[in-house]
Amino acid sequence: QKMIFTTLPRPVFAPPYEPIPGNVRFYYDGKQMKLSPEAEEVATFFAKMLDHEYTTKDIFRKNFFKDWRKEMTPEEKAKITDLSKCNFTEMSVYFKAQSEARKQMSKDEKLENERVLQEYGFCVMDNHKERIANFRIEPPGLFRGRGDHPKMGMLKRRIRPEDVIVNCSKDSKHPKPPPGTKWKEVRHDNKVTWLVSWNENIQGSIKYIMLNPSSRIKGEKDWQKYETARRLKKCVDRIRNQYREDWKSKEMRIRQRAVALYFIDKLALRAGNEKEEGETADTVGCCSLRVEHINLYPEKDGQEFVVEFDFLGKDSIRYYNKVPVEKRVYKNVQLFMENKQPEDDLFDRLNTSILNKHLQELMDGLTAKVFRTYNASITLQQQLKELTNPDENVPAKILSYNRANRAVAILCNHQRAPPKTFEKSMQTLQTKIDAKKDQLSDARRELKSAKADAKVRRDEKSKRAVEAKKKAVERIEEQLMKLEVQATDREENKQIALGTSKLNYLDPRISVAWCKKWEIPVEKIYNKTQREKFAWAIDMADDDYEF
DNA sequence: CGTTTTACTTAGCAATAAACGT
DNA sequence: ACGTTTATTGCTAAGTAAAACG
Repeated sequence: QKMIFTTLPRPVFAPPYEPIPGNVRFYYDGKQMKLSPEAEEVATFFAKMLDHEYTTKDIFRKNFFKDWRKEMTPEEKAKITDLSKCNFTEMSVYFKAQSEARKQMSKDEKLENERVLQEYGFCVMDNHKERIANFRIEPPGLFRGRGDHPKMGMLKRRIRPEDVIVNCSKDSKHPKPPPGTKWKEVRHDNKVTWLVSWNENIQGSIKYIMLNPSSRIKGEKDWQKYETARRLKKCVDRIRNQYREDWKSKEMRIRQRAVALYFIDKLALRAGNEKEEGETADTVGCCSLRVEHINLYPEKDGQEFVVEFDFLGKDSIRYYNKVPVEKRVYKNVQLFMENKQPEDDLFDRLNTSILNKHLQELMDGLTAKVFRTYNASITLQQQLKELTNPDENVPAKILSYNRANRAVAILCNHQRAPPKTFEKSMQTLQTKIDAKKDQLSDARRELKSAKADAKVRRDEKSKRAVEAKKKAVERIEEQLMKLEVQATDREENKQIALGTSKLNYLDPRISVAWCKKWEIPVEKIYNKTQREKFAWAIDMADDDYEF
């Protein structure tokens, strides 16, 4: 079905551990101590993170210490019994110096990186040379879970060739394992797209090496995704009418299904699969919402029937929203919450599997996540129509584009931590704007006097001078406008990440068509990587493309 | 059929590269 | 040319959903 012929390079393994020099010491309880290489390596993982907040967290320290002790010799184990008595600062200083040094002599390293990329970064699939996304096998280190993860700090083990499964066609010559080693398995499964896999020891999940988003196989999949969303567009009215009817159903499971679907559609919530308790951070999506995540207000801030959501979603990003809903939805949620404890499931008769089976019956290929894609893309299209002003210049139009993009990011709750340097960078930008304003008033004054001069002299030379000054004023006005637009854009973007929606939710043909329609170079919207990923769309869409 | 496993997409942050101002 | 700021790329965790299993 998928792979026909593949020439696959060997995955790049993490470099072997290099012991630190003897003058970089570790202290336990104030006394210097030479660690065995195994224990030392794990210690360096911790030392490298010393500046990070992780190392102050109890769970992180506890998990790290437990796993570290496993790597110690019996003597070390007997001696090192308290993490707070460990002093890693010399190691930490050493690694900081190392990375500083690496920055300096990066000329050769850049060349070396390029060589590694050329040798290991590409494979041939279906006679096309394709870029591999992650051709380096993940190095050992300490697990950094997001949010309140019970496993943070655990030791992520080193992956050896014996852990690795290689997948390629039978007739292709598979890559040789490094000398003196063996692969775990060489597989020929052309029903899947991964090239290499291994088992990870923290969650027990499988990790894969796959192709870059620019590859044919990923591009086609991406295109299909948006085609499914466009098919939803054609029947979404029918589906909405259907779930509104189902709010009145006699059956609880149908009412729950209908209300959940309404939230997924209206608020672009994720499906919310069940998760194993205690294995991951406690986060939820729509189907896994609990009573404690919801508050109901018959009336709030002048609106009736308000549902307040407050929960941690994917990556432990908080979702907080107050939404006025139809009375019928409100009454249903009230019903679902009756006689329940805060930690009980809101939708106790529903899960993602039940919901998706229902959706499959409503439309071929329909699942909960299609609503997110559909609503994101249709919102972009609408917003672009609304916000683009034909009379404005290119930077202003791009601001409008970013605003449309931002509306989607807000809908999808794509947040980011405000950049550490945000306030400062806003300030420098403001300084620039002020300087530009001064420059502009100077230029205007000069223009005025040039005009006066020309009026008196009435010669060609002074006329040309007026023209030149006029040009200068216009140029500065444009520069000022650009800066002001930039400031607005940045301010509005403080806590919002545009990248995720741009890359994963917005049909790129909408953006390409918009660029063509308003004669905006597509490079203003998509950088090089993005243009490679969306090559199919840039190729395909005309200025009149409708999602 | 419920549970587990597998395969793939989506996600934010960190590291690195490029652009910018001096 | 250099140091600083901003944009891009890399990394890998954390989701969704379907297949496989018992």
